[in-house]
Amino acid sequence: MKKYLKLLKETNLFEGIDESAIEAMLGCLNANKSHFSEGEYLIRQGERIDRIFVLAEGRLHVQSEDFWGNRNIFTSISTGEVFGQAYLSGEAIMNDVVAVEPSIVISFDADRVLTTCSSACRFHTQVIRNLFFALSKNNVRLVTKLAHISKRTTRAKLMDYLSLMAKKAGSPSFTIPFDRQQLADYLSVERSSLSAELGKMQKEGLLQTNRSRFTLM
Amino acid sequence: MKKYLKLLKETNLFEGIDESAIEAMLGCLNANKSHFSEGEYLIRQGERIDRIFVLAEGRLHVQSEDFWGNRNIFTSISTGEVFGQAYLSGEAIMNDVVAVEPSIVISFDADRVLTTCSSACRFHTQVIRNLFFALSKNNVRLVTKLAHISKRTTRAKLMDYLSLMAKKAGSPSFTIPFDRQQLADYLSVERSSLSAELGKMQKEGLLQTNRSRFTLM
DNA sequence: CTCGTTTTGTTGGAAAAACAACATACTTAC
DNA sequence: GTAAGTATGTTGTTTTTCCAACAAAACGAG
Repeated sequence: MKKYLKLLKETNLFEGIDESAIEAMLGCLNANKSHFSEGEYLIRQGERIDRIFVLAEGRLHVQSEDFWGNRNIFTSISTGEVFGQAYLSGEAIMNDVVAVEPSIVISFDADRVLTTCSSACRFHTQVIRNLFFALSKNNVRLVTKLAHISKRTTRAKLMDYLSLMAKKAGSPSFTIPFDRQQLADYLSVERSSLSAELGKMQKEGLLQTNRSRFTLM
Repeated sequence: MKKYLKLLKETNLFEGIDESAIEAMLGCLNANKSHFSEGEYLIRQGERIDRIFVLAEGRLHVQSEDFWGNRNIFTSISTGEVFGQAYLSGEAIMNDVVAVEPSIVISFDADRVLTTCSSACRFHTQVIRNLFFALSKNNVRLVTKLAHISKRTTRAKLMDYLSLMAKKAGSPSFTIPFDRQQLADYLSVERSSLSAELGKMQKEGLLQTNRSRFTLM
């Protein structure tokens, strides 16, 4: 576990806390490390969770699939992000979490994280604060996605999403964490319509794209 | 403020804390009460907030309106719910919050709430915990809405939404917190299409509706 | 390199939603 | 009760998406 101190220090959960303090907390928080290979499921719809997870390496998708195989991708989680904290209110999780790259996940006992213990963990309060902000960010992200998919046309959704990605990247050129099918599932549109619309937009000179790489003009 | 102790005790933020303890905390948390009349805005897009709000009475809508007047209703907040906690990560709020009924709102200094103080507030930890769960619920609610509006057809969205409302009400008859236009703005569809679809569904015997009252069959 | 597989692009017809315009029902103030 | 204003329902047309099927390009294993 020591090996991962550096990674943990970079995560949102332990921001502002130095390695030695993290190490001291690991036991108290009942830390646990797991590896997942591409395509493997970390969490399945309907499960109840009592742990908080940090992605130390890799990439995950939070998604759900209905009876007919229609996939809905809620969000893509990248290294350093916290997840699972949104499902601690006792309700069953309604999504699957699946690794889309080989991933390393470190988890903690949620109760222990949320309860400030007597003495040992000086920085525990900071962890709770960080967790709170992570959850808050999560919320903002969901609202952002809601804004995207409540746009009426495929083009409007794309515009909204791509502008945001460009803004985030700080450059008109950027790479998205989705392939075409995944992007369609994220924006809740048909893959073929998405491809068609992207084709039109390229012809109109609005953007250029090759696979997951985009450049807005 | 004393007058509102009973109301506060019923809110999610102070769940499990008795009135005397709440009263003791009010000063520490820099509590503040405001009244809003129907149609009045509590918070406007772009503002930054450093307080946490509890709706003691009334009903609010969290919504945003674009340049052309297209309204998008994110959620409806009812008595006892906490709001504002999703925007403490420093980012500007991207919605308006507007009273749709005469409302009473009690607010607290966010920093004070999030920082356990020395001694006076024995139940402070519980408040933080409650806040966390409120935020977590908020998150679940957003994911639920995402699930609704990522359905492709107006009918599917309606089915999804109405089934949930029935389940929540524990009865096939229930009242929704929206009129037709608001429901359309919530589900991201056209009002006329919504009305038309509801008409069809009634003819097919799937449900009955009068204004905001619905009965599923 | 070659073959099989996966991803992406393209197209035309079917289905659905958006839009506009108007009819009807309900509410409110006077 | 009436008039004005608001909310809801209805209909026909236009626009967009969905769907299915196939073509082209990229990728991976041997």
